[in-house]
Amino acid sequence: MAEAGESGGRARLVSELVRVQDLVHRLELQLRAPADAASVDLCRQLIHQIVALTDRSIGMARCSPDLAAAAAQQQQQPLSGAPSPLSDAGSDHHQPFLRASPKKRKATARWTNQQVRVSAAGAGAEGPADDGHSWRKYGQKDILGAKHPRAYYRCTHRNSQNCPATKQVQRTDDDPSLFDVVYHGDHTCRPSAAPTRRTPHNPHAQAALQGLAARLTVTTDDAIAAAAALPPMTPEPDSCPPRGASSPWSLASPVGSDSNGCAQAVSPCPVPGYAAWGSHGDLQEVVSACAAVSDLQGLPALDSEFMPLECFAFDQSFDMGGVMPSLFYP
DNA sequence: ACAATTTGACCTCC
DNA sequence: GGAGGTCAAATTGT
Repeated sequence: MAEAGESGGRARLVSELVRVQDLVHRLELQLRAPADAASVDLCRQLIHQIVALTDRSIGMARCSPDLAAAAAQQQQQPLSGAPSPLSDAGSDHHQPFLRASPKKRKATARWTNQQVRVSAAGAGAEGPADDGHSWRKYGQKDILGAKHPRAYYRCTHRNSQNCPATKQVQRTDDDPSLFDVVYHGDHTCRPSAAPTRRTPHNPHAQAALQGLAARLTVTTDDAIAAAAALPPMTPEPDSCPPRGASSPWSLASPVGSDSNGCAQAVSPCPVPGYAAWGSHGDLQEVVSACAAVSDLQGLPALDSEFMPLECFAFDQSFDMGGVMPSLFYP
């Protein structure tokens, strides 16, 4: 049923890109707020994180050997055949309600389908922003060593459409405004109602941010291509597109839903387009867009004052297995 | 009335 | 036995 097997590397890549998108969302919200010193600082921090995460994502896309392997496997086998630490739980997770005995735990806590870290900005303090799917909370647990409980959600359409998707949401210890969200399973549902979207008050800022978001869109159809070329997106009200179609996430929905409609081929490394980022092409646009919005909002120009692109460069000898950002300052 | 959330209990794995 | 995941009755919200 499920056709979206996730390799660990690919999941990490998508996770990173989703985080980038979420940071953009937070930046959007900051830019819509009255400008003060604190918000400017926060914007700077967000941009810094965006750059770092983008770099890391590109590095992952460029080098991760299991991405290429996963791509090849996904062409040939269903999820249950995908070798990964999650595979044992993965197959089980896709039929969570067909088990013989009730209250049976499906697997240990080792699996991870897609983990993203999202902010609560714009969604209140109770949880991260709408991710385009409807969820029903079915449990909450205090987790050992964690300051905040973990909430368990399943797709609202689980019963009606046998949708096996679930997610876990937990507020991070270090930053209560951030949530770690772990998605399990694929959405097989087709929600009829579109989630509500917020609209920026400033149309110019909206346009600029949409342009920025477009370059940060993550689609699980081709995560590598997204990382390399960051194709434009068209916000789609229908949050659960047909399989095989890309699933662009709107600016107001920074949380990537999951591996819904996931992917087929990924490009082999090295990724075309990486050089363009390394040459400041798209990165320049990201920062320029931020600066443009800053101007519209009366904020200082961020690119020149805070982080001139000349200060950044992509480490061409990026360590593939590394998880640390590879930004360096020549 | 129906749907969503809360919460304690139960279950499995380590 | 503890920790984490899920169930389901009770409660709350619309």
